[in-house]
Amino acid sequence: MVDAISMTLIKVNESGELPINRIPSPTVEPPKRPEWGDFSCNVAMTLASTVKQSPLKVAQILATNLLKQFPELFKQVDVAPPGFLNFTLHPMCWIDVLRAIESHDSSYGTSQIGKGTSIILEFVSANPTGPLHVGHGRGAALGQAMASLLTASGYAVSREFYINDAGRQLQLLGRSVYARYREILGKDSNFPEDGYYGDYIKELAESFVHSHGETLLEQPPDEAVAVAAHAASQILLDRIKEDLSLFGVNFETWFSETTLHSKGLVQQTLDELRVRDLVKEEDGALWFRSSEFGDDKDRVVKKQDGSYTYLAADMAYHRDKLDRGFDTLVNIWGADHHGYIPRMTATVQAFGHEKESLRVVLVQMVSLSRGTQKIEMSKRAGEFVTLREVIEEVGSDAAKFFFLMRRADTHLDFDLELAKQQSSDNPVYYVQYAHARLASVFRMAQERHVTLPTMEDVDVSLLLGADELGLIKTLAQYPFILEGSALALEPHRITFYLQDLAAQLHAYYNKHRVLPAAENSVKSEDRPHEDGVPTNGKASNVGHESTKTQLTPDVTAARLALLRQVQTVLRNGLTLLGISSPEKM
RNA sequence: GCGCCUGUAGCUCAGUGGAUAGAGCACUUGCCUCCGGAGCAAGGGGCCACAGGUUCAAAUCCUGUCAGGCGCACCA
Repeated sequence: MVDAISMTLIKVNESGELPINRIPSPTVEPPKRPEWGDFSCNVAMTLASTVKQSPLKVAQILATNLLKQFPELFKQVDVAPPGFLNFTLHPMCWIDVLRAIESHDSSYGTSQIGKGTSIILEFVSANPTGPLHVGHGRGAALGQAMASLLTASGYAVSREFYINDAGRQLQLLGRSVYARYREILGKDSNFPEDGYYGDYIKELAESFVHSHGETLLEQPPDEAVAVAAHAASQILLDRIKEDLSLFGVNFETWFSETTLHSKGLVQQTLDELRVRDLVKEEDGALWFRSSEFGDDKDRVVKKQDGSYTYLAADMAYHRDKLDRGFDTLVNIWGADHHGYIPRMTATVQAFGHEKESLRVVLVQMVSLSRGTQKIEMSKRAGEFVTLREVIEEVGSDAAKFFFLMRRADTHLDFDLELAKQQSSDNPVYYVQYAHARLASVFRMAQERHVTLPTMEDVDVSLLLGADELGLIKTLAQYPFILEGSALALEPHRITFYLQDLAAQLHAYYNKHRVLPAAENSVKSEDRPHEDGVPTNGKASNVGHESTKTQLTPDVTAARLALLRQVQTVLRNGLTLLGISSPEKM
């Protein structure tokens, strides 16, 4: 297609019809309206000024040449103002799409645009100081979908969870649990002002009473806090792992911040920066010269008291990821961390990598509601809805779909009522229903002793109607949707596509019969089954082809073959998002 | 004060240089003797926040203004 245009451009240049100094690489895309054709191209408009002719004229010259040169490909090449070239392919060309889906099956849509580039995808990375909440769920669903998407597009993806198991938050966890522990044992607690208030802290404290009795009271408070912190974070991390696995989200590696310190990697990182002359001493602290790479100001990495900042550890972590040989680091972060991006970008550059080797996807807040009722959340008071609660209420499939329905960087309103509803109002059910409905048709076909045909068995000329071709063209888009969303790191495009495809399928199915009626229900019938309900007078389509087709066994077979490919694409898309494709609902 | 994100139908949002700006919900009206009605069809509804600029072409890119959200630690 693109080649055909390029070749034609070269030809008209050589023949002198259009003197083009530089041959542009044309872009081709599906036009906004189907009646304009199958593809459109804007190259004539971009050329108009260089060849000093009107875009319409340029388009006209190209159109006649293209049609002359590639009669087997193009049925029609039109010119539309202000200078679009609109191509209509021979309908038979589209049948190949169905054959491709059938032969590639579950791998239809995959590509090699990633060329094996290795990516480490870090996401969730919640502190092991409490249960995962809905916000983490969004990050988890997004990360998992992105990993599948990138893998399907030819990247080598590794998923990693960074465990913040060193530092102040963990200490605070220990102090909170220890305070509750003392409370249970009737001692004065002095619960930390900014501590964790959730009920789970009390449960953890109770379990310590069971396991340790009063022994922690005998230890110096600092030690007791450390013991509590360590044990509590282990338990909480295990719960995080359980929740994620319940949600169908997995990681290749769980990277512990503590190991950075114990292996001395933080100091090594600072030493290397010193060699590169990218740190400075000032006011008794050590600063990273991040402003040399576009950050607003330099950042402290080692405090006056000699301890490292969180940034220092994070720099060591990112250096480690680069040292492990990954080409690209992708981080999924909560949007409240956006101020951190320049620092991390500077870090990557400080170690000699392109700034593009770090890509950060920001995820905005999720606000929950039931119908019009907003659910208030306050993390500080320990009042928040956990991921587990959401999964238990609406199910993993619905939760994932809702998390993936919006662009990551916009706020998400998650209506629990809607997610539970089993109706077309609920987009998850709508898409899954399309899959289940097809499964049911195939079951019914077999009950009626109609064997499921493959493309080879079928008279493909019966699939050239406008509705069939429309469906096929949507199926043909799928690989491009995957490619686009992989490059942009935007899985939400797939949820939109699936809703489109499902809608088109439902419409088709409603309008066209596939299976003949069951034998016992035809008894008094002598009129043949007709297809295409002439809904009202307006359905008078543009003429030529009749809306009514006799439902012969051949037609049934052809339509079944088409629907099987639709089902495959629905399933592939859902699978990619980590959502199940039910046979029955 | 500085920075980042967002501003599109009544609501929730797609659409990042192309032609007449789309979908779902809500609202109105129709469609099952029949393969899953958990569905379909039709209708109304828009100064794409505002103002300039770049371009053959702007919701989309640039500048400014306004509004909302979030950041701006020798916290993590």
